[in-house]
Amino acid sequence: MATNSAVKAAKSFLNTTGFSPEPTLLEQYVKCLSEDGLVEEAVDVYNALKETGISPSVVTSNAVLLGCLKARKLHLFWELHKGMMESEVDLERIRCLIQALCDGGEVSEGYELLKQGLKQGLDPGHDVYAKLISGFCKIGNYACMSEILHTMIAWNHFPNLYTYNEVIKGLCKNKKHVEAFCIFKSLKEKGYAPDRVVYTTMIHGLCEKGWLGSARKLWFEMIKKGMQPNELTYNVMIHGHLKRGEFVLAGEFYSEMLRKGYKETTVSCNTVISGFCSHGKSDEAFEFFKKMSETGVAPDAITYNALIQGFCKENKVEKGMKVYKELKALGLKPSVVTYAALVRNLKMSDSVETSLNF
DNA sequence: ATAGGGTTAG
Repeated sequence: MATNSAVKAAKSFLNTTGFSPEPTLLEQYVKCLSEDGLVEEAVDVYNALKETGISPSVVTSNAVLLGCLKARKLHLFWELHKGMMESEVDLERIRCLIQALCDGGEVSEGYELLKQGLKQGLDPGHDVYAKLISGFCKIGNYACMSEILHTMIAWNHFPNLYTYNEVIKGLCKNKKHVEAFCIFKSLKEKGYAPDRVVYTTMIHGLCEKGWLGSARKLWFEMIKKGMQPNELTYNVMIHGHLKRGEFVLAGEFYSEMLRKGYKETTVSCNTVISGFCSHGKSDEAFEFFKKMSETGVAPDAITYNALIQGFCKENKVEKGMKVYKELKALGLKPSVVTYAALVRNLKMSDSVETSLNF
């Protein structure tokens, strides 16, 4: 591969001398330009080549396509590809096309192409499968995600931890906690070593489901393996316990977090405040909220929305309105749910005259 | 592609 400076030298040489090299050399040049990220110029030379009646090799065409992908120029990619329709589709072309489809959000089309290629024995390799899997994770298509996971293993490509983390996260998001936990457990049997991120993802999933016992088991397991929970792991655990009304345990995790040197953040405070509010403890939430200003942790829209909703749920309209005014004064916005809760509360109370003052 | 994990609400 040419260095960038070599490409520049070649470019200026061609421009200043008007020298027209052999087509094969020009193809080489196109390849270098593409690999160096000079995609627009690569495309120009590529098109110039075609205009002189020469059809560039598959290798050259693929190199330009890959260049467009790496430079995230999808328009250029598809425009070029239109002009390549008659040329042969090889493995590299399939790899490029699937990646372009994934980047453009057309994961299902990418998957179709994968299946077509595999029928002909064209296996695009680990990274392409991984890209399809994360694409399907993003759109919440559990079935396809799982299919591809099995396919890639069948083709002897073993997903890395990153991919497994996405799979576990995707499964949890799609309420497939049992499957997610199975995959997590099978990881260890297969010889993978889940790291702190994967542990945190799984603990989060278990907490969401309310399976605190399993969550705690993993918590101690990761510590035993020498991994220290960080502020994210702590927050996941605190949130999980608060959600289930386990205030004492949540408090223990919270103070341990501080003892370990993790500072309180807006997020950790929001977790506590929303935890109190969802269990009819809005006054305790408010006490906690007041302490935030003392410790210098800035509240945000989430803090205020949680508090207002908490007060509304307990029909404490006056308190809710007070917090609402504070939110407005800070230039923050109430969420639709918060606003609806306030309106409902105001209608129920006698203070119908109290304006929400938009 | 040596990347990736958390908080409101329903």
